[in-house]
Amino acid sequence: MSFNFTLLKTCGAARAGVFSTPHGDIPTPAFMPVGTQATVKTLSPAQLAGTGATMVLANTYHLHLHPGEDIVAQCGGLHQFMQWPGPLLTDSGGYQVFSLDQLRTLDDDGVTFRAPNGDPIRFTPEEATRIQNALGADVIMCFDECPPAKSSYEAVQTAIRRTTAWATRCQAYHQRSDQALFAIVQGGIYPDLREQSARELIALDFPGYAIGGVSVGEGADLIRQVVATTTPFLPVEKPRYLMGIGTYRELAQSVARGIDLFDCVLPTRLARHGAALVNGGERWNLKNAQFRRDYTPLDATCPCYTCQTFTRAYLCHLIRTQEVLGLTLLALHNVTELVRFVQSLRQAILDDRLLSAFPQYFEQMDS
RNA sequence: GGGUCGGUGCCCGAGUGGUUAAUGGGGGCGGACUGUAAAUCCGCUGGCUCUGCCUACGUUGGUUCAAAUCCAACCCGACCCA
Repeated sequence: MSFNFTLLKTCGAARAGVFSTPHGDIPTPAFMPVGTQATVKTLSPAQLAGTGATMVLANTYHLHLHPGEDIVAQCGGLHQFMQWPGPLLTDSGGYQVFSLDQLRTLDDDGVTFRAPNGDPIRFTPEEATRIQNALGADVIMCFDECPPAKSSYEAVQTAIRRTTAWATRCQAYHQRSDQALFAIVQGGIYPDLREQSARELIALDFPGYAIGGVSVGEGADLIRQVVATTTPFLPVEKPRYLMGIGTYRELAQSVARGIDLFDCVLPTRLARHGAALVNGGERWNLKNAQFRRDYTPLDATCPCYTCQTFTRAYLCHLIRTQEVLGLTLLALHNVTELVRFVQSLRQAILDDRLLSAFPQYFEQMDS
């Protein structure tokens, strides 16, 4: 078997483990940078590896549009295509059901998106699975319906009904044993629907489970609540992936609830917008005048190339003059920062001191 | 010396008699960003004793109830002719 998930240590509900894939092992909990278009924006694979990232996420919908899965397959698959030798995961396009809600129509059989050039793009569970099989990531995701945070109970009921039906179809269509197909629990902010969705998907016996439908506009309190009410239903022996989450507090609290994998665009997007993640959660806009004559490193304790080499004044200059290197250097730092943060949470679990090591993130957490 | 066009807020540049402290850009200052249609998006950007007042569209004077906008002279710039 190409996939294996081994738990090394638990600390309350939190777990430290190793998720093994055909392209390498992922010490968990782990943070996955997002490389939607088969690139973590502004970072070369070598730079990405330098951040300590093990697994990287790419997107089925975007790669289907450009360059098309056939071209990726012709290049020998996604790993070869983007020259990332480590583990890869493709998201199914389910999030685009949410993010492109003005540009798609939804029915029980699937979704029709309108591409930027106007073309209709039809995604069904079978099509999303076929594309992901062709792309060849180690972990692929079921095509799900991701409803917005403000959805009514009835709308979320429909979404979990479709998500379960679609997961069944993805599972039936999926053929490659060297790819693990994960299911995605939906249910919005309604605990009973989260439980129902989890139970239905667990009955289908997937090798891993994701919590989807968070970070869709609901706010930190509800994210915490959704994670708290969903994780107890997920199988202990399988990896759990909280999709789209990447703030320090949410990462720490979710790890404490037993989440193993995370992804988030935040570190790379903030970097491209000129902001650095520092001090365990602060966001600094490096364009601000206060950094113009700041000759200290961004974070003297950070081992990344950016912090080891350059001053804040230089980063400020690059951002102000819109030099592309500025984006790269901030992305390098931000990704390193979040990868290392989750690594430090893992180490705390191994040391059996998760809550005491990071008290600042757990003060508002109910049991 | 003659002629033509032009001089607008930090910069560029609209506006050619009346909701004009004056459209847009840029720059400046700040904010947002959570499975990426995001190197994007959103504010603010003359002064003050601030529900109002003052100062502003080269300068000065004039016409008018009302002028950045019309008239005159002057100053400055670009180009053309001598």
